[in-house]
Amino acid sequence: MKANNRKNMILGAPTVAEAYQAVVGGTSRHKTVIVSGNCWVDYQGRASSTLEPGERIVMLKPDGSALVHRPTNYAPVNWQPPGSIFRTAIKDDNLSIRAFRRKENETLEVTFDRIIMVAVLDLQDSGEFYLHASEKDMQEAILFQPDLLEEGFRPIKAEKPVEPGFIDIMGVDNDNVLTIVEIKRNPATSEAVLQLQKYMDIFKNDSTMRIRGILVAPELARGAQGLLAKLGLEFKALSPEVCSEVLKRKRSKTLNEFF
Amino acid sequence: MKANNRKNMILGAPTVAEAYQAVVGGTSRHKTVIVSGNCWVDYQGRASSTLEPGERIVMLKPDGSALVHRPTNYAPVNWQPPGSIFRTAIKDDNLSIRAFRRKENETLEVTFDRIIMVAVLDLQDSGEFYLHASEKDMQEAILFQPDLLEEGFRPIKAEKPVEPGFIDIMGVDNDNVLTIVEIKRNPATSEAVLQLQKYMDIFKNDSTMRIRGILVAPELARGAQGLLAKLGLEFKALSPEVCSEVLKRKRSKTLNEFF
DNA sequence: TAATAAATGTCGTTT
DNA sequence: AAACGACGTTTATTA
Repeated sequence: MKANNRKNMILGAPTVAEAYQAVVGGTSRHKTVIVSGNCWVDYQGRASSTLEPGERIVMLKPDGSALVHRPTNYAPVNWQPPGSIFRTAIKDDNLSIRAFRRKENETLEVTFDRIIMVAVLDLQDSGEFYLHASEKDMQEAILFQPDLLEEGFRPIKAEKPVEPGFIDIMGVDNDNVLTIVEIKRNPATSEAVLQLQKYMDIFKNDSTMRIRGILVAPELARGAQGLLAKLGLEFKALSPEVCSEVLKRKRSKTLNEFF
Repeated sequence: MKANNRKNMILGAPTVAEAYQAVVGGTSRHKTVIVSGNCWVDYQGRASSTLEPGERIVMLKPDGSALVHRPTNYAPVNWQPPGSIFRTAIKDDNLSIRAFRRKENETLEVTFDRIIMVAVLDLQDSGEFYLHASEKDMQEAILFQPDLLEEGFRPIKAEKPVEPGFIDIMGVDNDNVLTIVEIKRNPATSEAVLQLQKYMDIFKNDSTMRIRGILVAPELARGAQGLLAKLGLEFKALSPEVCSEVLKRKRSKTLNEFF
């Protein structure tokens, strides 16, 4: 069974030879190739793995990424990030597809002994992707409406570059005490607490003045509470959703000011 | 174009109505469904996103996971983890597929106005997956051949349960000094150093005897070196690959002993 | 190139 | 159900 138009080709239950032709033709012309069938998988690289025979879906993309999907789970069981080189061959009457990354010296090999389907697709995709309510959005929301953090807070600098990275927001509280703000869009772990502490250390080494550190996140992970308390830091609950709402208002306000 | 055997169905360039039938039939019978075509995507949940029209591949799995893949990148542009409920409908002559997770209140909606291909696959996959040279393997290797850590080291206990977790290996060195070993299969970060320190604290609180803490990993992340030194801990470089080799020997030795 | 932080992280395991 | 840690994390960003 075969469907050929200018762009796409779909084969149902092809022979190994037919599948080989389609896969080689597809990958060499930088198309997206889907192969489904009975296969086994070997991976050698940062770790190594073997996957015993079973029916799966393999996706080969024009940018050199490869995915092996089982019929369960969001995550692929094996994969290769973009930049891989594909080598397709017939070995012992089986279809072998290898994806190799030279720099990392990583190899993924999938071998099919029975093929359910091959699709070679010439996908045209230039649509924009927009993700809302990110950590940056939370920062923008606090800068726009500082009392989201606390009454009387005044931001001084955002994204301040310091030795180990960037301070999300630096400002002063109602009593003019220097305040360091670290923002997380997910429940804050002890790792986040340590990150804030690193920024605190910079100023503690420099002077003896009082300084506050506030961790902003939708919630504080239980394991992080002890560390936060021990280090004398503070926590302010703030959800990305609330920030998203504030930003909506900001944008409409900006529009109103414009007219 | 249509291919029907008992298990699988593949449609090339179907109408919206044909695709609708295939997708509903496939998801309701817990098969794996692949749909490719021109579509746009909306996501609302922990964050929210929109993806403008373009040609992509959508995969719906029997366990309720959903993936939207563009022709680039390893990661899907939109997705839903396992446990989603699929609702397929024809809306304004377009094919709408929604994946909804009740608990997280997350919705993913993909709308197709042109369909390149639909595949409904009944995949049988019970093959075992083995990941080798894991952290556990490294532990096993050190237990089998303790001088991988250092000459004269003698393990006493592995996986010792303590307050915050498990001590990978506890033992004594050549001078009978208690030694705590923390193993990482990846370059050890400051987080790993802190984890080891937590275990050290348990014994330091209990007594005043000398005690050593050794972090075992293929390498030590630059940012972790300072912390390690400051806390008086030690580092021993050991790669998973070497451990893998040792385990191979162990297994062949075990076989030899058996015969 | 290396390091650092973010992610709709996902996934397993344990409490 | 919540939380904790690992992951072949991947990805973007910045020094």
